[in-house]
Amino acid sequence: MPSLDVYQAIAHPARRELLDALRGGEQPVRMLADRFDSSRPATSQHLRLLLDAGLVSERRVGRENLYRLTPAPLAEVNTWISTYEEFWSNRMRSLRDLLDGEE
Amino acid sequence: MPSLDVYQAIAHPARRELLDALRGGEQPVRMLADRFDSSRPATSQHLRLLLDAGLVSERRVGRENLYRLTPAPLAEVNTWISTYEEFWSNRMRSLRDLLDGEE
DNA sequence: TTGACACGTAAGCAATTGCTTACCAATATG
DNA sequence: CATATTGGTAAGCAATTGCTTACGTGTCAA
Repeated sequence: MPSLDVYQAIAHPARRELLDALRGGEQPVRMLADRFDSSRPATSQHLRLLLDAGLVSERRVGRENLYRLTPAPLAEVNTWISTYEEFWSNRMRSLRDLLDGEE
Repeated sequence: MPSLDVYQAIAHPARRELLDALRGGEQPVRMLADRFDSSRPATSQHLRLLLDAGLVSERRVGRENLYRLTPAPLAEVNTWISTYEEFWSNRMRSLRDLLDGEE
């Protein structure tokens, strides 16, 4: 459903920080921009990308636009990464190296 | 230690596919390029990025350059994503919505 | 030694990214 | 009402990305 790739969305550090900030609850653009002393348009554009990726939702309240975390799409990344879990376990890596016959 | 951001490295679908392919064991560039019918230089450049991110290692054998999966840096992504796990659980999301007072 | 193969990498180039400045609409405040 | 606040978004522009073509190096095979 999201029109933008999740991997692309979380590739930029600023967008990961935005997601982290939204864990404290929904916040207006102004507050987010001030927190990272980033400009408002830049913040707004990052939020637009996150919206396209389905990672946040927006809710208009008066003249403020409140953004809220909707991290469900992160599950896809989690699923993909999980398939590598066996690889970064030390015991599995040692075994694998042994089977591959590398010193 | 890696000179390139892991999030950046996995942002491109071709690079994720390369990692997936390397789960079957180390492989030379040619074989990887043929599998995705991508050009050899393009593949080589993607592998270079993965190398910079510490996600693969290379080993010269004769005239072939064998690339091997070293997915340890993925653990960083996994750690970050894990902190959102509570959010995409249905029960947690329902509770959170209730506490936030949304419909 | 000669030719083919495997690979890295530079150069060139179109497309994308990410910022800024500037402008507009909508809402709150006096 | 007039003015300030909040925010989206277009336009412009430098930097980056991702491909291709072209070239050089090292290795195997005849």
